[in-house]
Amino acid sequence: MAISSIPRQTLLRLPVYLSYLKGLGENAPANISSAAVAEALNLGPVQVRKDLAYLPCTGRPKTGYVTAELIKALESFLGYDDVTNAIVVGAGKLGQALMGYSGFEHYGLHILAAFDSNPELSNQKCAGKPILSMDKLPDLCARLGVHIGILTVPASAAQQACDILVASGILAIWNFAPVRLSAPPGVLIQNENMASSLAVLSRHLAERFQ
Amino acid sequence: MAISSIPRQTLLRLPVYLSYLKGLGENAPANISSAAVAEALNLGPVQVRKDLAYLPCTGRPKTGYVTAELIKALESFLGYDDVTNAIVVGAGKLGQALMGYSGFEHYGLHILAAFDSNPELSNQKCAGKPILSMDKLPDLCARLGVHIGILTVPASAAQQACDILVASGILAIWNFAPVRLSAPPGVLIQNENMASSLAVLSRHLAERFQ
DNA sequence: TAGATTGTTAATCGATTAACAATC
DNA sequence: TAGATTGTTAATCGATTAACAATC
Repeated sequence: MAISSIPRQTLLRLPVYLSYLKGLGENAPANISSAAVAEALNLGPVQVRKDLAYLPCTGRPKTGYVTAELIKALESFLGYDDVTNAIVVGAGKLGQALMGYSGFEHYGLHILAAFDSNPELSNQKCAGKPILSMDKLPDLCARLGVHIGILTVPASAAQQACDILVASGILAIWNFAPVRLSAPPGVLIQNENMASSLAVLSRHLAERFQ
Repeated sequence: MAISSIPRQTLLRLPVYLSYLKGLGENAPANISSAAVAEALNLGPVQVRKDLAYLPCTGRPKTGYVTAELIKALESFLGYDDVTNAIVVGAGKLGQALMGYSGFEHYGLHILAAFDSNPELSNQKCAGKPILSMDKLPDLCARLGVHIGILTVPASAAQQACDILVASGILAIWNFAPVRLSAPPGVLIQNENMASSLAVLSRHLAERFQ
């Protein structure tokens, strides 16, 4: 398969560019240079240009990029245009927080429902979305063609939940549980590793105080 | 300043090793080889050895590392031993989810309180911890020597909140708001960029379906 | 035209991996 | 001893940065 491969680091930065540009709001200039974006985000201008070169949106010498075009191109590339359905597995505090986070809608991610093995939670609602029992998961995913699963169960339940997701046709799992999951090759596991972030913070303090 | 510098990538992996080793629980063998750890975490054995070489804990040919020693060394290096106080700024859903997440205590992070500018929230409690009004922030941080701030306010309020944190002596900010913050050199900003993670997921699906 | 800014090629840097001697 | 596994040096890989020609 000859897939247009974009470097991982670039992919991680594209949403940052988009968020910055959108954040300019009313004050946004019609044109913006790589230097201006770089300055604001504390990056190198060449890096910005190289990243943006992956988009079907080219800058012009002397004027830079057309801001509106750039935003469109980023949104389209990142798939914010068309809505992707997702489900949450584990309706604890974190799961509920993510369900209630309206920001995802701007990213084209629509959370349909949550699933939880705790019978006290199921058939309740959260942020206007149903919390269902786990045995309803496979059918719902199949019927609605859901391919993204957000995993917010405790570490001990994560692998089992992952297996259920995979068996239900999920192709990408956003894993908030602090465990390494194993899944077949075609399934992407994106770990949101809070402990790793925390390590960076903690180390910084340790170094400050020797 | 001649600070023992550990590569960022290594630092990010150390908590992953720790979490894996602790996850072995009862079944943990007395000794464990870099190859075994690598296999489980889908890494290279040399990478594991190089990472572990930053710890004051050396392996032995033929037997590997003493599991218990390794866990101790990781915990100590990552500062899980001694408790660090932190505060949450922004007591919305995400802020409350983080306050209620008991996992942080295992990482040596103790959340003392949250602060919110919404008067309806302040003087309430969440997860047994007080939610206070923003004007109480500087004093509390100074009195209790708090150096870590967890920022979970909306994007539009983030820079202002960041400024208050910096002025109150905070040295490391864990930023969940989707904005690039500016802070003086000595202050570390660790961005938890959900949009970037989402981009990876979304791209994976886009490639699967052409 | 002169100057600013792009896009690209080459050089540098940092991190990963391969090779291998040391050693238990 | 022979074999497994470490720790380290050298080679490779990928990403960032520097240099610069193209161009509006």
